This record gives sequence, C-alpha cells and structure tokens, in this order.
Amino acid sequence: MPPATTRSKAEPKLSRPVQVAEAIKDWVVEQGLQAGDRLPGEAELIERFAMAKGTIREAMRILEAQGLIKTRTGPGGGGFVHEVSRQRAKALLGNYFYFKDLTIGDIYQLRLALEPELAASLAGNLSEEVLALLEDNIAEYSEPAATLDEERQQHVASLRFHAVLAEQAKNPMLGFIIDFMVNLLSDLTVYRRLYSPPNLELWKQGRDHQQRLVQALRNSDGDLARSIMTDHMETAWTLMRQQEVEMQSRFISE
Amino acid sequence: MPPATTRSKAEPKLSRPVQVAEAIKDWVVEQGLQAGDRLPGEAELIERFAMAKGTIREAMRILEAQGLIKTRTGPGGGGFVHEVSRQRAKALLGNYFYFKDLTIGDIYQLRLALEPELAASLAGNLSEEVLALLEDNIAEYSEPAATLDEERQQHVASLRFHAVLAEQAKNPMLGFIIDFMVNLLSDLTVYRRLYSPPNLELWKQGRDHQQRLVQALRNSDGDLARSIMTDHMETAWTLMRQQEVEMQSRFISE
DNA sequence: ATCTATTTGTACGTATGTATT
DNA sequence: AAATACATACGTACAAATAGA
Repeated sequence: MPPATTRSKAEPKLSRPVQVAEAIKDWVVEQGLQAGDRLPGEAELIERFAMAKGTIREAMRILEAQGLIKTRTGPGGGGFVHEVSRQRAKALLGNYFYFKDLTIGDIYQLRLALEPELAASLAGNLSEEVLALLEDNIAEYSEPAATLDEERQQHVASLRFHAVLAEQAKNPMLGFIIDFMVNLLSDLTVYRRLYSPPNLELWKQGRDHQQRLVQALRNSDGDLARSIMTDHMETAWTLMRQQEVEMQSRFISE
Repeated sequence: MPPATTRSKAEPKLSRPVQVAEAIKDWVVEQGLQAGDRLPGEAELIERFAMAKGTIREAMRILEAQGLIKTRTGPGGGGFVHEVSRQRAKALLGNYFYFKDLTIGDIYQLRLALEPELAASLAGNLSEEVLALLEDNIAEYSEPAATLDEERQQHVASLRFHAVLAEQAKNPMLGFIIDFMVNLLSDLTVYRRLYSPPNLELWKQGRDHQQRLVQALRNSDGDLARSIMTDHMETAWTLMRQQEVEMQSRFISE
C-alpha cells in the first residue's frame, strides 16, 4: 500500500484510530506486503501500538471501508491485504458525485471524448470469445421493444455492451472511467415523456452502430471503430435528450 | 446520501458495523439530511440499533473513512453529514490505481482526450481573476530552469496551471478526472536521464502554448483553445517520453 | 462428525478528553 | 471557572466462526 503524501496543511488532529490506520498502511508498504498477505492479529497490534482493542478494531474498519483489507475470523484468520476492487472504487467515487449533481450532458460529454478512444485502442485486440459476447449482447435488442419495461431492459443491456468493452481496456484508467459512467447511467431511472413515442429511427441507428463496431474491431480497423463509436455516442446522446431523463444520484454500496 | 443499490449477489455476510453503517446511510437519505446536518448521538444510535457502543463507533468510522461524515466532540457534538471532499475522493480512487500499475502513456492518452475538451468549454467562461492567476502561474517558469531541482519545481508549477483549469470546469466529472491525473503526475518523482539534456525547444513550446491558451480563453475562442491544448498535450507527452520517468504509485492520504 | 484451539466479533462498564455554555 | 454534554479510549468478559485433529 502507498505511504502518506506530504501533509501540506497542519491538520487539526487525527483521531487515534486514523493514526493507527495510517501507521498500518505505511507499515504494509514498508514491508512490501502484497494482496493476500496477512497482517498481524489484533492481539499483536494491541501490543505493538499499545492501544486498546476497540481502537485497533476501529482502525481496521477504516482500512476495510477503503477496500484495502478484508478480515476473517477463526484460526489463521485476521486482516489480509486486499486489492481495492473495481466495484468498491466505483462505490466510493460515486459517493463523491452524489453531492455534485451531474447532468446527463456531463456524462455524455465525457463518453463522447473517451469511448471512441477506447474503441480505437481495442481494434484487433479482442479475443473471438469477447467478440462473440458482444454479438450475443446485441442480439438481446435485435427487435424494438414492445413494452416500456422491455425498453428499459434493452437500454440496460445496450449499456452492458460498453461495460464489456471497458473491461477489455488496456488502459486501466480509461476502462475504469467508462465503466463508472456506464454504471451511473444504468442506475438511472429513465422516464420517457408520455406523448413522445420512442424514436425508432435513432434506436435502429444505435443498434446498427454496435453491429458495425464489432466488425471494425474484428477487422482491426481502429480508425473506423473510432468513427463509428463517435457517431454512436452522438446518437445515444440525442436519444437521451429526446427522452425525459432525470438524473437520480444515489449511493452505491458494494 | 444514496441508498444501497440492488444487492445482486447473495453476499456472504456483512459484519454488524457495516450493516449499521449502511442503515445509517439509508436513514440519512430517507430523512433527506444535507451536508452539515447532525445525526443522532452515540447514545441514541446505541438505543435505536440496540447495539453496543463499540459497534456503533466502528460504523461511524466506516462512514468517516468514506468521507461521508465528520465527528466532533463536546456539547452539540456528534456525527455530521459531510460532502465528500475532492481530496478525499482522489485519495480513495488513488488506492484503487495503486494496484493497477498505470503508465505515463495511460495518463497522457486520457489527458489528450480530455484536456482539449475542457479548454474549449472554458473559453469565455473564466473571470479575469482566474485568467490573471493563470498568467501569474506561467510567470513562474518564464525562464528555463538552471538546476535539476528548479526544473522539478517548474514541472509541478506547470501542472498547477492545469489544476486551476480543472477547478473551473462546469462539468464536475471532467474537472475531477483531470485534477486527479494532475495530482498523480505531481506526485511522480521525475528522474531525467543523466546524459540527455533537457529539451529546451520542447520546453519553450510548452510555455508558449500556455500563454497562447490563456489568450484564446480570454477571447472566447473555444476552437483555438482546444487546438492549442491538443498541441500542448502532445508536446508534454513527448517531453515525458524523452525524460526517464518512472511511475511510482503510492497511497495518498487526505 | 465432534471436539478443540485460535482468532475475530460483540457487549458493557468505567474513565478520560474536549468543547460549549 | 465550573458544570455539562458529548465523543474518545480502555479493559475485560463472552459469543461466534473457522481450521485442524
């Protein structure tokens, strides 16, 4: 784990559990412990830090809440260094944006900038299994939705297409951000304006984009993939704008 | 605060403190509490959840570690809903990437996609104070660095330029991501290859880019700002590539 | 399958620290 | 300055879970 960066401002005062948590973090880094490695048990930590049991436990909870450790009971149990999961990271970051009232436009501005880049970088780099997975996914919305609920399901499914791509990203940060945004959009409740029927033409365009995109990815045509994805994002954005979509922020828990 | 999303997989079992933390989170959302609002004191929580003091305290630590509450002692003290700070969010997200070995290339791929977008969106939207701040910042590296240490300082200062822009973003997510990346780069230790002298030409280009960028922003010329920033990012990337830069991941604490 | 040892998890009572009035 | 209200910290006792004999 990483050590604390230079503490710039003279912070007021850190509570003991936080101090202990930081100390354990630093110790883990110093020892070069890797994910899966066991850290000292409660008893030893109590002794080493000369703190009460409760204090140590609170420190462990802090590390656990940050996704850095897991704990198990029983013989051989204790705290174990844990790689922060993507799910946990998304949840923690989601808490930040909960207070920020993001708009759909904000998200699409980013998707428009990033997803074409991802598509281009994946061209020729996907296994046949993944390509097949993408095609199977598209099949879930080969026909227009009949009911409102079905439409909602299709919407989520079409977002899954992008989540699959995100997972394949060689650039961990690019993949994470796109995955995070797709999650936000999936969590949205979409209300379509009652008297505006779904735009079939745009829906069809979106589906075709995805089909052509898979072909471009298979043919290692990065430029084409990028351009299709750009069109796709613009279509999707237009579709969202036409529907009455309300951004409903909420906490994501792991 | 946001409620838990649908728990898809039957998770093994959540420890009591985690359960309590989730319950408090949900309760806060339900009550519509805002940042700054006080939540029930320890005593009341102990009563309401019928849990021991220690358990409640661990729950509070979890929420605190996630940046969702702060606690104060003394009369009128207790837990208070707190907007997750950008610093905290960056630290938590940094923990995720600590295990992911990001490369400089990964970061610049993203900066190249996002910073021009930010620049374009800021054109004509910056106050004269901010524009002056940017110009003052550029002045810190109006002359080539004489020493290695001075060069390092200039590098950090030139990154601050981008942090200032990020802070002005209307799109909270765009601003956050760029700020996060700038932080990562600032935290890097930069080792220049001993026998490769700094590339003065590129350095000069970078400085000029920033100057011209401020002008474009002042003149509300979004397209120009975007194009300058694109060039700037390409220059900066080339500069990083020429120097021997080692990505050194570490934990960021708030 | 049962017991046993180990280690975390929970509970409770008391004492201390800290800020408000 | 003193009393009050609250979190913070400590120590012990017991419960629950798990691995291994």
